[in-house]
Amino acid sequence: MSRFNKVILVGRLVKDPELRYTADGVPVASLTIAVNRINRKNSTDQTNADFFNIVAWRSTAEFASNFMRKGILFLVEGRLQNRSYETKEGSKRTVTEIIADSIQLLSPKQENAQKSEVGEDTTELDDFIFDEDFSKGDSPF
Amino acid sequence: MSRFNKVILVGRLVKDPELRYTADGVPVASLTIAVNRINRKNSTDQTNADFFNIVAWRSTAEFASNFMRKGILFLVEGRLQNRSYETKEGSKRTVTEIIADSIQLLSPKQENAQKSEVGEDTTELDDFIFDEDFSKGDSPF
Amino acid sequence: MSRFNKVILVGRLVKDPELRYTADGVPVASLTIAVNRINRKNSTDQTNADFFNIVAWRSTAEFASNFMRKGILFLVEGRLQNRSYETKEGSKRTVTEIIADSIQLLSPKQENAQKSEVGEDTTELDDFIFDEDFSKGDSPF
Amino acid sequence: MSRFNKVILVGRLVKDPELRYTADGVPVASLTIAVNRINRKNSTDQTNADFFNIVAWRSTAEFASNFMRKGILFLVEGRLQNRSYETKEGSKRTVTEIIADSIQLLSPKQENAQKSEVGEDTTELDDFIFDEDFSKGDSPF
DNA sequence: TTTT
DNA sequence: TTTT
Repeated sequence: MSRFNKVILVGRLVKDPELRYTADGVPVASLTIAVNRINRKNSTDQTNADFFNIVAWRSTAEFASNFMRKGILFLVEGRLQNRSYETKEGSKRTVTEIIADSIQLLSPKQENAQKSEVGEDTTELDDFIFDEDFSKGDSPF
Repeated sequence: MSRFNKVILVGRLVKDPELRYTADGVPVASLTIAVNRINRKNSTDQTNADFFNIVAWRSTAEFASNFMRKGILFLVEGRLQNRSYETKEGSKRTVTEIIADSIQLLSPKQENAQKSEVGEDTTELDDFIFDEDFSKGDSPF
Repeated sequence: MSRFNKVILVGRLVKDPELRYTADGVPVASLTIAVNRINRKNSTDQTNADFFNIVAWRSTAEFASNFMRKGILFLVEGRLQNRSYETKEGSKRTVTEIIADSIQLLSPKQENAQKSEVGEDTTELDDFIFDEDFSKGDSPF
Repeated sequence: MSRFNKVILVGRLVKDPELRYTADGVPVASLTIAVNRINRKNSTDQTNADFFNIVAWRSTAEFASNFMRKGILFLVEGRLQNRSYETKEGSKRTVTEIIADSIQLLSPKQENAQKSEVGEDTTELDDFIFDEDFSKGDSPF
């Protein structure tokens, strides 16, 4: 049953985060990240970027909704997961998503602030990595 | 144009690798990895594992074809990439794949050997990490 | 204040873990991992392996103490940290350690069990990744 | 002989890179990265940041020397390695370093440019990830 | 469907 | 001080 599942991406947010709540009131946000491809020599594939779906839960979702806006540069760490769903026509599809464990903003503070529409004070914004568990591996010393 | 795209997975090979060649004679292998999920408390999702497609090129493809068999435990490091294709019915689909940069076998030697059908000498097998570029960051000291 | 600090190592445990407790009763374990080097061509450095110190806290420390024995193969994920101390002679030294966030056993079950001196039932042993926070990024679906 | 050795850090360059050449003329650069610590609750350790040594070889060394200046934000991917040396007093010491495989600049272009003393044209600067092997895992499609 |  |  060994497993290890780690994804780390740096890219830009394609559109503002979408925040919803589950029936139980748990916040969940959907993000799309654009990760530019390296122009590998010999490659005829001219694809510029890959777009991946990110799902953030709870405090990470709320952080994303409050502080992330279209265009900002960020790093996401999480795990890969497949989700199955049915189309309106009734056929089954599977999509691969990144379940976010932590998100870190990489755009300079001003850029984050100015992208924000609701005027939050972001002074201390990137003094945080948004990770639901700050106490992991915590030291009592 | 900042980007960073890293995936690291540990899991088991779902079926023997499939080796093909491009029109130019470049070896390319398709692998499927099963990565067990952590049973997260509060989760009603009983999905046991996620299955991801891995694409390996050149020497990594040949290594996979020669030394990897259904069931072995391995670690893959690579990057996430989307690939678009058309179904027989003419509709467009996108699939997310892992492009392998390096693969490392984690099953004990005997297990790798015994899974192998063609009797290769695998004595030195897991003395190698299969990475197309061994000289990266190489030290002359 | 941007930062990201991630270390992922696979190697063997050099000696049995050492478990201690802080004055507050918090469990802390010291581990040493041997990570074999790749034999890079052109390199005259014949160093075989690097040895790194790992510090595990709380449940990760207890897991290490209960289930890890000299020689087993494992994966550790954590962060790099420097620690300063004074030698008996009064000079200051700094050592770089890995603070473990999670540990995963990669040796086959029998090998883990047989290395164990106290006969724990390890049937379900590697069905766990030892991570202090299983609920991170948890899904209510 | 299984091993996997991966370090990924995001932080700021503490001082301008130092470029030297080996007797064989191989470029090697020394960098110091400051990675801010997360302020973990319950922790009485008020250390603000960790400082790690990075060693870059060949084209990565030249890239660092040409384009990186004190203060810029960057991501480094590499591996951990110990190096032994003798002090002037003749005692043996070991230091843990990061051997860089690739470096990516995260500061906005203007900031990189303005930090640069020699006026390089950095227009296309962060369109590159500096990795000695761009062809790894390359696709012929 | 896409970001700089 | 070192593991397979």
